[in-house]
Amino acid sequence: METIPYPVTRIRDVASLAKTSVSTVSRVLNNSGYVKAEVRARIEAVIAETGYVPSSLAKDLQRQQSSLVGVIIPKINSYTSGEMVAGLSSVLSEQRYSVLLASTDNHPQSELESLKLFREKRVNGVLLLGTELSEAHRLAMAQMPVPVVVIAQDAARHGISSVLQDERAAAAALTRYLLSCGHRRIGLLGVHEFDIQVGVERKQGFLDALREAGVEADPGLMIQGGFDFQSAARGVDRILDQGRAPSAILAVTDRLAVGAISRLAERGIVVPAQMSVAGMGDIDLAAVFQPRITTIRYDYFQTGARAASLLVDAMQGAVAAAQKIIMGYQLQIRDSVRTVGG
Amino acid sequence: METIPYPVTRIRDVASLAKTSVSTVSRVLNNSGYVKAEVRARIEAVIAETGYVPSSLAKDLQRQQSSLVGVIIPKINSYTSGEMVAGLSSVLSEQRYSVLLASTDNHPQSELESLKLFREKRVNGVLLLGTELSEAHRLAMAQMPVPVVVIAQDAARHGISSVLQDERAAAAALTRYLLSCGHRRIGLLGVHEFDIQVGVERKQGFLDALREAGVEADPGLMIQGGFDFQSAARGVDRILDQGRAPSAILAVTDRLAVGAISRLAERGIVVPAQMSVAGMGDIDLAAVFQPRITTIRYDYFQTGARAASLLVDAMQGAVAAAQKIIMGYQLQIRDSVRTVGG
DNA sequence: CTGAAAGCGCTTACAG
DNA sequence: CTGAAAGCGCTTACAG
Repeated sequence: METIPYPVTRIRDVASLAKTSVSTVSRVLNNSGYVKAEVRARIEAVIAETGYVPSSLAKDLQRQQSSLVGVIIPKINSYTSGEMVAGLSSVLSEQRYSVLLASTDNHPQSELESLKLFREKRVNGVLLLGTELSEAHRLAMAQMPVPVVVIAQDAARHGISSVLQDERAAAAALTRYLLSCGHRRIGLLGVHEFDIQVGVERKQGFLDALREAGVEADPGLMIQGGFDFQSAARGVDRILDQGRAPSAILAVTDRLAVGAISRLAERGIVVPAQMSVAGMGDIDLAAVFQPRITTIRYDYFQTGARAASLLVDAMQGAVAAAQKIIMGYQLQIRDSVRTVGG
Repeated sequence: METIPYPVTRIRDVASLAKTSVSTVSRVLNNSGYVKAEVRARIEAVIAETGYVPSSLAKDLQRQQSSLVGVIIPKINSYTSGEMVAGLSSVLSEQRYSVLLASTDNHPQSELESLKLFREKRVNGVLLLGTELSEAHRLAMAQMPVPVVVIAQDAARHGISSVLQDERAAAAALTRYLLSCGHRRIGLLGVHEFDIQVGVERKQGFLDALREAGVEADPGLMIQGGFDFQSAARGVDRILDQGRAPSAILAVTDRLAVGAISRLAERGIVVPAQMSVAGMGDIDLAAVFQPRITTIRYDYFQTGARAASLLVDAMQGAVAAAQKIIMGYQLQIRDSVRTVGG
């Protein structure tokens, strides 16, 4: 054993210390081809002593394989994003892919830049958590030379695999439940329609169920706003101040439901005694908020995981055509909705 | 203009289509050196037409610079992690670094593997969101040939830059507030002590304030458990069932506070009328939960951002020695704590 | 202002 | 079983 003169950062250094060739070191590194036990031992000893770690920069260039997956998240600091990232990350890391994360803070422009960056980094696939899917998005995705899977929005008609919730059916199911509790005049606390899934689909489901039951929807009771507590408060005010109050409000997210209940409390209206409120999403505090919120449960972790699996299959060439996976949902009946007299 | 025979993926293809050399194309790509306007225009036209995107695999190998930052997060689907990742990601992307995310799902072993992976990927720096820092962690960090910054735990004495909350002072401030409201018998809903910051420091702060006020701590009132709602419920039961009940409980996280209030409600105890409960962290629902939770506010987004800035400075060689940044905190007085008769 | 050539650190036929 | 050599797609002195 001799002392190491310089930091050993190249396979060539290992080779010369082990008195062998670069090719042979490469073979033991990758466990490929035959290497005499004695030589292998010598090489392994050198690696252990020197702490040599091969450069995957060079390896990836040679193999034309980055083992990277680009993941675009509009807002990483939200409950649903967190769950999805946890889910997709667990399957990706198990499949030996690394996650290149682009948190775009709701800037569509920055999403497009990330796509560009991903191409430069030669990622093997892309996962895009979608909010709005503009024409520019579609173009950029079409130009990606690697598989793309969109989460939470439907891009299947553009030939891109998608995994999403059955928002419309879920909202309809929740509305039916409200109707079954005797509510006939129901407010909708919704969001802007450029979010197709939450803004459009959930509203459609709401309307489906009303129509089905022969209940006429009152436009004055249907609000569109943002996702924050402020929007919820404003929405509640508008619903309350428009004349005849509803007996129930369907908020399209749990956050909005919480904001609504809060605002109602400030105005002296107790939920559910004086008004019922339902949410959607089943964020973890929904079960523990007072009153516990009746809501729709989605499995966001699994949503992320399924999307990642789909992508892995595509990256490994297993599937050709675009797929569309619809995740299930679950009605969680809790305390924020009560039955009223027919 | 001729039609392009094959997908143009190499700088060489661009060069030949533009009737020039690889070196010149490289110059316009990197805006370095002189290029005649005419030639530049020709090259840019070819790039635009072909949609050529240079490979940063090759570029990084040549430049010995990955522009990658490895980020290790034990649990990405949590409020604090989400905020921190959003914060660090915003400064990193602004500085043109990409984030390689390793979500380790609370497996210390997987953190070590990620560190190994980061070395292979030749990241330029590492951000580690710490929970427990084992001996193996320290060794692995010491072996990293690039700067490392630890978030939320103190690794400064190991020569590693850290940015963390002033947990002890914050817990003491909150406890002082409880004392100032007339509470003398106070329960502590804590967590296990291998989490130094939350388990040990917050508890120490609690004890500091009691000692300061000449109030004796009752060991039967001090619980150690996990971070989940179940632990909170169990903790409340143990506190209640040990004999003389406290008039207030300090929960070391807001989640635990929420869990505690919930459990108290189930046992017919109303907060704050019959018992006060304080939390720490000021998660977004703390302000909207009923009752609104009195708590300590930390700025996790900024915590992540500061850590990233520190790392950027280190990666650019601006600083030599390890730094330690202590973030501030803020007492948020709300409704879950009330004043009781001396 | 431009191009030929070396080199970044690996992998992989290929010849021996 | 092993090693010399070419090549992955770039950048960067260097010579012209």
